[in-house]
Formats: sequence, structure tokens, C-alpha cells
Amino acid sequence: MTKGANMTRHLITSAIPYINGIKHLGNLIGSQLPADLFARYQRGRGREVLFLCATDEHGTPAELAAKKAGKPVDEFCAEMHEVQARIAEGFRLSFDHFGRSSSPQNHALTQHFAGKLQENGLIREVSEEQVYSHADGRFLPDRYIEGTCPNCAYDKARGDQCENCTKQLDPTDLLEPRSAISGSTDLEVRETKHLFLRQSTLRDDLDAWINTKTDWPVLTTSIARKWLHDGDGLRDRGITRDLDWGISVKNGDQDWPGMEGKVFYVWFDAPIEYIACAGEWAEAHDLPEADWQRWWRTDKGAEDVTYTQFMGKDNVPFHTIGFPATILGSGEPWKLVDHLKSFNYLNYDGGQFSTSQGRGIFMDQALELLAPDYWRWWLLSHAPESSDAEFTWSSFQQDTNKDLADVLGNFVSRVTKFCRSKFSEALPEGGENGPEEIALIADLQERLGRYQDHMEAIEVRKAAAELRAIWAAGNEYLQETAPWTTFKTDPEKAAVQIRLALNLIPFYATLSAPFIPDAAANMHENMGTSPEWPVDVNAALHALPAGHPFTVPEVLFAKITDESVADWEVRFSGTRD
RNA sequence: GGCGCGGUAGCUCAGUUGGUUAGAGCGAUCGACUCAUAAUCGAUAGGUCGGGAGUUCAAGUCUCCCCCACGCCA
Repeated sequence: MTKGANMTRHLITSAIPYINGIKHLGNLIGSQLPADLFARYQRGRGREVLFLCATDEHGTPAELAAKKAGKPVDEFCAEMHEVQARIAEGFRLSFDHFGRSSSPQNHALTQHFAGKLQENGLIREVSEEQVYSHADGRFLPDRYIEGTCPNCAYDKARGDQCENCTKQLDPTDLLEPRSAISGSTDLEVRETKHLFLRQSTLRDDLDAWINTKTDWPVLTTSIARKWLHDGDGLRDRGITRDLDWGISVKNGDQDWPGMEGKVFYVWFDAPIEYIACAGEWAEAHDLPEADWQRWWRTDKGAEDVTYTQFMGKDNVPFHTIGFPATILGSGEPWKLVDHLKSFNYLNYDGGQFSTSQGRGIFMDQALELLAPDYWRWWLLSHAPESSDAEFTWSSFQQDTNKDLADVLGNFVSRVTKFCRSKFSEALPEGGENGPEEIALIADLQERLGRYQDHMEAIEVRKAAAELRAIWAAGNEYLQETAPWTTFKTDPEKAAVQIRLALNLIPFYATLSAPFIPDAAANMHENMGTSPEWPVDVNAALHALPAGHPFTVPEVLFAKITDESVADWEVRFSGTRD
């Protein structure tokens, strides 16, 4: 690993998944998986990377999920964090640290930011009326109050809207209101105070900042501009809630008079976890504070850091407006995002994946069916970059069988087995490159350049297509030169051909590792090689000399059978739990 | 209802600042090969680029109107 002083360091974060359950494949391809692809690629190029992710643990849904599970919320979150961490490992997500938004670091940092914002005059107090439930011992958000609609008499209308007649409601409009949590009718309206972040005064700063991002996708900037300019423009945002579970409202390390018993809103503290997570990473590795600050503070060494965020499109406003407002408002030199890669949604067989409805394939289930490389390859090569994409079982089967088993896996198989049967389990000797070899090398040099360009630009689908073409080039070369024929008349020429083909295996392994890390590791192991990013393709394809031993690998990718697919289609046609 | 993103070969999608015969992968058809996971390689496929009008020497690529799908919002 080189760490050249002139080289960019890459800070990479994936949107942090919420704690209340296991995520589905749509969530995976929307942030964590492409972030991992980019992190692995940059590491592969020898660049210094800090790749962070965490669980987002605060808020009402976590409390309710814990209650449903019959566990204290902190215990529930700790368990779910472990579950998500194990699944992330299962998909080979190579986080340098998988943190928790409930960490002490995030508590301290969130309170620090709130204090700075207050100091800079960007916080105001607002009095609101909210419904308090005696039985639940808590304030109820609008969605957690049910009652009879005064408009249509529907008896399950929610505090914000009646689903039956669509009329907008205030909780106080409901007849016979009750708690959606306990059903209790022992409710009262109380006045409560909350802190608002005065984002409106930061609008011009945010607008100017967004305008510098000319290389961002339209999807991203249009969402940000909408929030900045639509209607009355950017609105101030409540950053506190009347809950127990969360980060206590404090002004730095001082108490905040009037805010006792309140916590910060989950959307305020969650993005700050991106920073806090670096602190958790440092602590986990016994590193001093300076080691994580050099990633995040431009006054402490982060000038050469490129920061890239990955997220689904629903998260764009919070990353282009909410979080930057916190950072800009603090007046401190924290790193702002440089590249923001957002994804559309992946649909499942004509509908949406849905966590709440249990529709689609969830990450734990996917790993029970197949090794992670299958999912990684299909999801990444179909990443919903320009518009929503669709998962169907037949496409999944067809594409993975063709690309992984037939094009790549079979290439490795045919080359190693041919060499073993005609020569030995070592690279054969003799001969020199002819025009076909020179042409292949030149072609691959060009393709390598294109592949790198797409990876640098995080054009995931295009990178996958180029990688596939690089695999196919090996098959084209074999078909054209036909070593099985040349062997009969000119064994030395066949030796040249098969030596080159065998050298392609580690070359492919290194380039493919960001997409299919397990298969890449297998390929290297069988060839007795280790990953080294190719610069000069000619040199890379002569790295293994004649006489270098190898092992014929087991089938790299077994095909997905029609029977399996038929079985899975049925099994996943309904909903989970 | 308002706003946003889309509507390109059977399927999944590419198509920079408008410019020669609109591209790729898969599927399909035909052919080649036999080293290999019945794998591979090559060739072929005539899609009015959602519909209409306009700007222009020239529009899938700009403007306006309409239709359809999806999403967000009040």
C-alpha cells in the first residue's frame, strides 16, 4: 500500500440504516453496497480510505419496535446492531467501522453542535401544543393518535390525516382520541417547548454551496433546490422531541434550561454520527483523536480528503440541506460532502420492496439462498442510478448465470483444466507473444482505462458492463487463438497462449474484487497470487512466469437452477411475518 | 390538484454542449468451435426514439401542448 503525499484520501459514508429491523435488498443497493464498491476500488488502487457506516438508533419507531419485542430499548438496539453488523459481514461490506448513533461520541458531538448553533444565534425556542398520554407516560406524535374523523366519521383516522376521506387533521380535531400505542383515552393537550434550527437564515449560504456542485447529478441538485426555493423557501426545523430514548438536549456540556427531559430529534443526531463514527473507529483501534480529526477537520489535516456520501433518493434533503446547515451553522471547519451519490429505488416484481409490509427479499434471507457475490454482482450491475430498477427472479437467474458462471467462472475453469491436461499444474514454458497477444494486451489496456474512469465517476452500471467486457475479452482471445488446436502442431505457441490466459486470472481477480470479493480471493488463492492493481497491462499479464504453479479451482460459480428459482419465487411471493 | 423523475429494439438499459446509415447486454435465429460449469465465439435482428406542433440547414437531444407510469407534497 502506498500512501503518496500527493494522493487524495477518501472518506466514504453510507446512509446509516435504521435500527428497527433487517433491511431489504433495495436498501442494500441504495447505499451500503455501492459505497462498499467504491471503498474497495479506492483501496485496490492503493489509496487511503476511511469507510464508515452505523446504525441509526433513536426515535419513536425504535421505541415501539423494542416495546413490541418486549425489551428495553437500549438492549433492543444493542441486539439489533449486532444482527445488522453480522449481516453486513455476510455481504462483505468492508466498513472500517460500523458504529452506533447512540454512542457516547455521538452524544457529545451532537450536544456540541447544538451548543455552537445556539452560540451563533441559529436556535430559537418555539412553544407548541402537543397531546400527552398519561397511560403511555409520553407525548404522542400526530401519527400515534387515533380517533374518529369529524368529517366522515371514520373511526381509525390518524392525528395528521384521515385515511378514509384524506382530510388534513390536527390531533385536537379528532373525536374520541386515543393513543395508537396503548389505546388509552386518558389524553391531554399540554404546552411544550422545542428548539428550532433557523435554517432559513442559512439559505443563501446553502444555495451558494449547492451552486458550486456543478458535477452533481440532476437528481440530487434538483431535490436540494426544491427545498431551498419551493414556496416560502427553506423552513426552520424542529430539532428536539419529547421522548426518553435519544440524546439529551444540552448546550455543549451544559444543561439547557427549559429543555429538561427532552432529546434531540433523530434527524438532527443521525448525520452527526458520520463524524462521531470516526471517533468510535479511532477508539476501537486505540488511536489518538488527531487520527480521526485528520479525516473530518480541514484545520487538522483534512484538506486533502475527498468526502463521498452514498444514499437513497429519499435521504437527499437531509444530506444536502439538513446536515450541511448544521455544519455551516456551527462555524467550525468540518468537512462538507464533496460527492454525493444518490440512488433511485429497486422494485420487487412489479411493486415496491417494503420493510413495513415485509415485501421482497431481506438481507438475511438472501444470504441463506446464495453466496454474497451473486447478490452483489446482480444488484450492482443493475443499480438504480438513472431511474428506478426492477428485481425479477428470471432476470437475476439469467444474468448471474451468464455473467458469473458462463463468462467468468467458465473462463477460469477452461483455462486451468486445459493447462492441467496438456501441460501440468504450472505455467508452461516457451514461445513469444505474437500479434494476437499484442492486440489483446492493447485492448485490455484501453478497457482498463475505461473501467477506472467509470469507477472514479461512480458510474456503477457502466463499470460493471466494462468489467464484463474485460472478462469476455479472455474468451474471445481463446476462441480466436484456439490453443487446443495449436497444441497439436505448435506446442510452444499453445504455451504462450495458455500462459497469457492463466495470467488473466489474477488480473481479473484484482479488477473484479470490488464487485465480487469472495470469488476474487478464491482466484488469487488458486493462482498463488495477491492483489496488485495493474498499471501496465503488458507487465501485469507477464507477472506469472513459466513454471509458476497453480491449483485448478472448484467451480467458481455454480449455476442457479430453474428448480431453485421456481421454489424461491413461491417462497417470496407473499410477505414476511 | 401542484411539483419532481421518466416514457428509446421482445426484456434491461446507453445515448456529452442538437449534426453522417439511433447503440450495448440479454433473449431469439443461423453459423463456427470442442479446452471448459451443454460453457464459448461470430453473424443477423429493420425500433415512425410516448403523441402532436414549433425553432433550425439539421432534433431522440431545444421550446410549447397533450397522453401514460412512478414518486413527493398540500
